Amino acid sequence: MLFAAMFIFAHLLQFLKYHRICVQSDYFQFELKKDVGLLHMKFELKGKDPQTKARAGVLTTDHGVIETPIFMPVGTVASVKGVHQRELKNDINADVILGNTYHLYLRPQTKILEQVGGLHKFMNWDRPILTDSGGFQVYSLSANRKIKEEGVKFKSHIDGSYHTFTPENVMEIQRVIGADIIMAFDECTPYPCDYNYAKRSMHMTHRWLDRCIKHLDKTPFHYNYEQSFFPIVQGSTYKDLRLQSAEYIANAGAVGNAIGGLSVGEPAEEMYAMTEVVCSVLPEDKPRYLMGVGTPINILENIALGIDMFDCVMPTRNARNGMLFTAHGSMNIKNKKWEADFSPLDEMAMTYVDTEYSKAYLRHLFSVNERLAMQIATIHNLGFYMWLVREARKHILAGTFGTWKDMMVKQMDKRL
RNA sequence: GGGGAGAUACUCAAGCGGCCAACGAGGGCAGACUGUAAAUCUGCUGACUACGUCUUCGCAGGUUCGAAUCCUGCUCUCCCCA
Repeated sequence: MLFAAMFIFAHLLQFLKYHRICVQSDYFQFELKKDVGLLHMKFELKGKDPQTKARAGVLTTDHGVIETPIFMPVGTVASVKGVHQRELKNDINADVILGNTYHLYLRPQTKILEQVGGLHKFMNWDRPILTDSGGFQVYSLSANRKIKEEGVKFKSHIDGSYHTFTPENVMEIQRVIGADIIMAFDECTPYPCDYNYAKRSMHMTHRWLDRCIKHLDKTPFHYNYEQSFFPIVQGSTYKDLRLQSAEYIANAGAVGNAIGGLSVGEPAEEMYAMTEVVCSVLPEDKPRYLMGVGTPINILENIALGIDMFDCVMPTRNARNGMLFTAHGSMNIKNKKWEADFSPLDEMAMTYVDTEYSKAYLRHLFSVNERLAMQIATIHNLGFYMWLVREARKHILAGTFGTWKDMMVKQMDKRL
């Protein structure tokens, strides 16, 4: 009898967590902490597409579940630009968002995040968070940094002060930020990239990976939930390097694996060729995260190659610049052609903005430089990206992903 | 009534004898954006039978090889004094 009651209780707790029901009482919080071990970053494959290598899975973290394939909105500085957390949750229904180690380290600074008890509390986001390590800033701020074996010396773009990032301190900063998934410190190489440079850089990223892991083992969690660590495959656009790197990364035995150094200007075909090679090596039973990708078409093509997780600034940044993505192609809402088009933003109505506002109205808001324009466009684009990956998931589970993907790619490859 | 300042492309505004189809800003039109130094950046913005030609700088004359720029008159605007 007692055993049965305990059994039911345990399942009740799991149910509550699965459905993101927040339990406030101290008694329950204690129980939930005990529960953490059970739920710690489990990845379950739920289905595979028969025509492609697409998979559907469920990734479970202490802050809730992530249904894959997934798109993760980018919220670099503790904000997905232009949208409230409330909208992100209720309207867009994002499972997980990104933060950035480099930017958060500079502002609000690690000490503030430590004081408040981590990024989740600071920004009032109780679902999963993934933080990038600053490896992308090694690439994007190349004019302001120097790479050495020990680490990277950055000149702050804010006040010109100097800061050094090493695999060790980046792990510590990410512990304090407290994301559910933290990334290895790597070098994201540019495109095109000289073979010898790509090779040297890849080996350094591997050595940095070993240092990250070694240091993580010595660093405790700061808060009462677990953090999972993803290493990153590099190797630029060279198949042999990518293979070599994928093997090295797979050997690290992490809970999930990432592919970096792509979507930095190379043709889409090269990107696909690289993900295909890497996916052939990375373990099947672990999530694969393709960093920084991409366009709606890029996402579908990479899902077909076996990628589970994506992030990209495109839906948010392009929204702020007036570009809307739809299932029938993209449109520049600032164009004169929408001046008197009073039809809904998007007939497919993925979020409330699609039906509540017209194309002409949004164009007007952009032309008068209203902030609301960017907010509406961002909600639309993120809503569309979420719809896209959820729809992909449905088709994978139904076994119809391949044909649906081909149809969608054709349909979206247009300018409205 | 007297004195002064000024009128430049859609708007504001430089230019004050040839390097001016005319700086710059705004506006307009278009393009870019892929682990965010991005509410950012780039291009075009007199007309055309378009690597050239034509018509523009309030209006009408004039000086000059040459005028948005100098002179004369006119129209209009603004400021100050009465």
